[in-house]
Amino acid sequence: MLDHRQVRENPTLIEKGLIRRGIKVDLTSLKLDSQKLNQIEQQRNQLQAEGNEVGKEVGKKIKDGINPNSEEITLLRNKGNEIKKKVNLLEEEEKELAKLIQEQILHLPNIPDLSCPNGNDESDNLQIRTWGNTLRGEGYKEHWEIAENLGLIDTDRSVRIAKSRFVTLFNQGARLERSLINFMLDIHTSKGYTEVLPPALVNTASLQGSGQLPKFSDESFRCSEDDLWLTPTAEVPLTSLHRDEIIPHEKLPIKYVAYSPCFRREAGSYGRDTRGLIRLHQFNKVELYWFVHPDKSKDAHEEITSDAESILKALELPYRVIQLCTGDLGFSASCTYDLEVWLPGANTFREISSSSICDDFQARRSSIRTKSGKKTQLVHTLNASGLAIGRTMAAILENGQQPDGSVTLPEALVPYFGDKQLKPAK
RNA sequence: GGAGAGGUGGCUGAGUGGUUGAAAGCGGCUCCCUGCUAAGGAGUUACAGGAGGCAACUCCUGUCGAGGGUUCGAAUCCCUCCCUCUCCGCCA
Repeated sequence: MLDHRQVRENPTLIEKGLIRRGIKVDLTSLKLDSQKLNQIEQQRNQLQAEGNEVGKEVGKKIKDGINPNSEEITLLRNKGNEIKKKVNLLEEEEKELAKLIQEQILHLPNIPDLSCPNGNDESDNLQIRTWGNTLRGEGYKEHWEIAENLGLIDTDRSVRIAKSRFVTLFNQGARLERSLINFMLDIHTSKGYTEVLPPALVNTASLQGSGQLPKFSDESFRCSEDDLWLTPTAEVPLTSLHRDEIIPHEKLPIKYVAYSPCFRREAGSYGRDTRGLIRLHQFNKVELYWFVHPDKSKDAHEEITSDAESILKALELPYRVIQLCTGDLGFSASCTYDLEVWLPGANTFREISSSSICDDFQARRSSIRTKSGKKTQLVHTLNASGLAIGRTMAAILENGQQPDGSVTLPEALVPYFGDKQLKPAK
């Protein structure tokens, strides 16, 4: 959420920032509303002060022995009543206006960072660096084919259980998924991350706090009976872990790593990535999340990104780092690096992690602050996948595939998986 | 699901209509004192919004789970909702 004071005092700055995202808004009316709200607030404040004086006076007089039914008291009571009427009217107006303003501000995305390259869509994204040798050539199979041949997944039966875009893992597939989760959690916790296993269902306030609501309600599954939602990413519960808190500055930075299942409706993606493990309604993910002092968030972004990269390196998976342009940036982010893993079967790079800095955008929505001395200020938040498990498995299958149909696993994973390769079940 | 209890400041916990944003204790911070010392004393210690100085401050308003109501005046009375705890039932 953007600062409504900034909307009031410097709307052009916001307008310019949003134009970089390709969003053209005129904040003039919002600014006027905000000023009006400010004015009403002041009027109401003044009236309330008067009313409080009357109340005190009555109390004092009655205490001093003046008859509560005397004319003197009655006059004061009438005065108080009049003030109250006025206050009520103002309050009504104020509430409506505040709601109107809030609704509009909640729909505005974060302002892109100055370092974020301008652009319209993903074709304008910048490649920052690459790592590893990208296997290229004929004859590489796509991961779903490898997985089906090895008996790791069964798509048809998953449709029977749920619907399309769900997957069921079997045997070595299920085991591989499990070992990847453990592997990633171990690496991150060894670097000082605190492991968290959050609820998979979250309330509306949590979703709004991290920026998924109100704008993207189509993207999440909802349990309407209970007003709860299935988490689209652990970023949501992790943000809300400290919602409405003031974190002492000496406790920052706070670094969390969480495994969670993630649920996304994938509305509007019909026909894309229909096979395999790339785009599912339910997938597993290990997520990194930082709360940092606002002065330190820039460095933190590089660090959290490299923490995510370290998994790819450990798994010997070639990848590249892309900086998203302004037009491709997510709602809450001001700057994002995507890590894209190489898939030789698909002959393409695929996003496997997204590493974003949100500045104080989520912190303001969630009211997460830090205090040093008398100064209270909003913290900055960062998140990065570390990594998406399903896509990691796809990358391992495609990069480790052998001519005989088996898959050689990365060495670092062997202690977790318990075997060096995947072979067809007999 | 049934029955009951309760939600007050960082914590414990008073407070049932009138300068109570809130006693007391603990904790935190600041200063002082000091051979009865793993002690003593004094002070201070919520958040938000707004006005002014536009900096260290001063003032106003709101906030005792949330929202509404009664009243000149509510933490205190009434209504609705949310949440927590205990017991029973069910259950991994």
